[in-house]
Amino acid sequence: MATSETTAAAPRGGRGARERILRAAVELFARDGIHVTGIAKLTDVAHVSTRTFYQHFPSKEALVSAYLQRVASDSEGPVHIETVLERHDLTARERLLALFADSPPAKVVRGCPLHNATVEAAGTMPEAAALVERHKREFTERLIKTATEAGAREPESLGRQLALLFEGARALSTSLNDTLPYRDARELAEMLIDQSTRAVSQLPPGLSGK
Amino acid sequence: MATSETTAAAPRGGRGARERILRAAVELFARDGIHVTGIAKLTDVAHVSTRTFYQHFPSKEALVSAYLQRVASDSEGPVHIETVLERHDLTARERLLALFADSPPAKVVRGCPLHNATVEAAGTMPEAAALVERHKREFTERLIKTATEAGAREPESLGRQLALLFEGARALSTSLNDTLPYRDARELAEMLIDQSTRAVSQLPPGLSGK
DNA sequence: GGGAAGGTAAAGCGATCGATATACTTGGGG
DNA sequence: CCCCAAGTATATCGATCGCTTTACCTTCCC
Repeated sequence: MATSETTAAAPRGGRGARERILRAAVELFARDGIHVTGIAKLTDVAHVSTRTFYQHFPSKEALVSAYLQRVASDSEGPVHIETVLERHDLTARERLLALFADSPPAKVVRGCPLHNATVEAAGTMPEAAALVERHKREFTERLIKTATEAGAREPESLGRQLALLFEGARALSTSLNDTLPYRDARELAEMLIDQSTRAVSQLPPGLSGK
Repeated sequence: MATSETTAAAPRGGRGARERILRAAVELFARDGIHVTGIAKLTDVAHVSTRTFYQHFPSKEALVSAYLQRVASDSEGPVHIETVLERHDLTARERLLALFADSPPAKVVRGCPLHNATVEAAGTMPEAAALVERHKREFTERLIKTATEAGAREPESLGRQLALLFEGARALSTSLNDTLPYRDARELAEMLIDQSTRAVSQLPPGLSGK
């Protein structure tokens, strides 16, 4: 669902300037940040004139919103790793673990673009913050659903815990400039999933989801 | 020059303009972000003229560095919660759990200012990124040390896991605009600490620190 | 083959950025 | 008392910001 028209090509015959702009936004916003990326650099990378840019997006903030929507639902984008939750050739447990499988090249991805956008937005750009908030909630919901499929005893609790680990790995690896947190997160995730799906008799106390 | 007593008061008789500038930086940078906070707003809040500002800091970037150093070592600042690791009236276990104790007002703190600075710095401001990286490593080291005091079986592993949870709680609560991740992190931290300090016979497999 | 949609190139808008310069005011110590 | 460092106020610098505008091409479709 939500295969929104934002990912569609230019509606009419044109040579797809909008698509090039969005691709440039994904590349530059995610790598360099939103504030530091000006319209000039954007149009330069997209090979698009300023005029054309503003014929497709009424403002930079509108492009930011479009960028966030694409990043949130792009199977090719920098957060494509989240889409492993949809790979039904894997078991639910494998899907959950695949989230933490291979650490993306830290220099390229630089944490979660959505979270970064919220940080950069601070007070301004409330629409962007709302988009990110919604995506994070949906992602947590998908985790919970997958945890349910995996047979977790407390899927709500496990899903939220995995979301916490995923976000922590992305944030801490950015600050540390190191992929070690991904390995720690994977190890911990594996343990949590196993504990939540193991026979009750061996379960230690204190796991109840609130 | 090397007048690097960043935390010291104004060295000469003046009415402490430098201190007011730093305080304004802590308030504005942490709340609104670095890019969005201009020199004008800074000097306005600090009740300082532009000239005075540049007599104390050669550039905005220098102020950013001073701001990060203060935030990283300020017992009153927005990250003061980390200082509970130094409260020796508590047991090591209590200190570790206190990290996740009460969620700070999300509207005020807005995640970890140091991590946020790294996100905003992106490519620019390498000094700031290095400062943050160093602080995060030191913080992890303190966690490991405290985990050792708490009698953890794998203090290295536990310390890094707790750092992961702490970072995840701060980041995810920012994106979600909700303090729920802090509660999840606390719950999970408590379980991890207990598991790591419990009798070996009851320990489930898969905990070995790599 | 002609018109319109879609595109390019470039000048320039006001605003604001970080940073600098000029000129004046204050206040405590020798 | 007067000096001088510290601070104030304000004007301004060049650069860049997001954005607008004018004028002119190119390509697709009927």
